[in-house]
Amino acid sequence: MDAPQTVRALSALAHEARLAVFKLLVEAGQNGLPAGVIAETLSVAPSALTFHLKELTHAGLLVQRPDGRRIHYSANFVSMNELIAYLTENCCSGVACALDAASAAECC
Amino acid sequence: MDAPQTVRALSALAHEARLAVFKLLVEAGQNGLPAGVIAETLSVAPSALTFHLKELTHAGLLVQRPDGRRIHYSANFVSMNELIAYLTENCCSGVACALDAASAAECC
DNA sequence: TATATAGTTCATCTATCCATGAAATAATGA
DNA sequence: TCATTATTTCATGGATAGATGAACTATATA
Repeated sequence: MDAPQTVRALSALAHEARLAVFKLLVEAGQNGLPAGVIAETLSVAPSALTFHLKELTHAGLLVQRPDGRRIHYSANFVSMNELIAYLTENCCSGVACALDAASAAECC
Repeated sequence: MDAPQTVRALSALAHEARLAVFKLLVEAGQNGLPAGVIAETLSVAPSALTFHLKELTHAGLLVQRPDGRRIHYSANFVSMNELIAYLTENCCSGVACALDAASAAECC
């Protein structure tokens, strides 16, 4: 992942509602959730949600899949990992690699 | 790190110039660099750089240290690791844990 | 003290973000 | 076909981001 793409992904996540959307969809797993469920769960107006979903999708962090008259959104784990990898590389030149490795190991 | 603080950090990094500043300061290590060197290296106007440095500092990603009439800025590795940890936790509920662990291990 | 240097602050202006609500589109079910 | 549901699109307006250049503060040096 290059710097401009990283900035796009960071910008997409740099909003309370969008970060919550992404987190929810990560928890939801590969199947994702229809827009309506996301809107209701997070108490976001449908129109506003569409705006935020588009931001995340354009940044490559979400993928959408039509299902009848619903649209399922799900997290793109590959993109998220590329983002984390970019940040990790930019961070590990310094002193705190041990911390980072520990948190990653604990998590997985 | 909680969600609002994560959003602050993401917002601070979600700008081409600021991401470049942070990357440069990570490479510079604990000592950091004076503002003037950062401005010259990245070709950013002094006034604009002050604006961006303030954004990063307020988000807790940089610390400043006066040195004569210069001000040294350096990366706050702890904050960056907390950010990465938050994203990693939000990402590892899914499928891609192996990838992430691998990149962290390779990096450190 | 006078001057140069390093950074910051301030005012201004433009562009973009984001929320809101009404209208449009598309798919389902009676 | 008609009505309902799910989602998007569009127009509007307020708030904020960010670039720019001039002025200011503080430190170092002649």
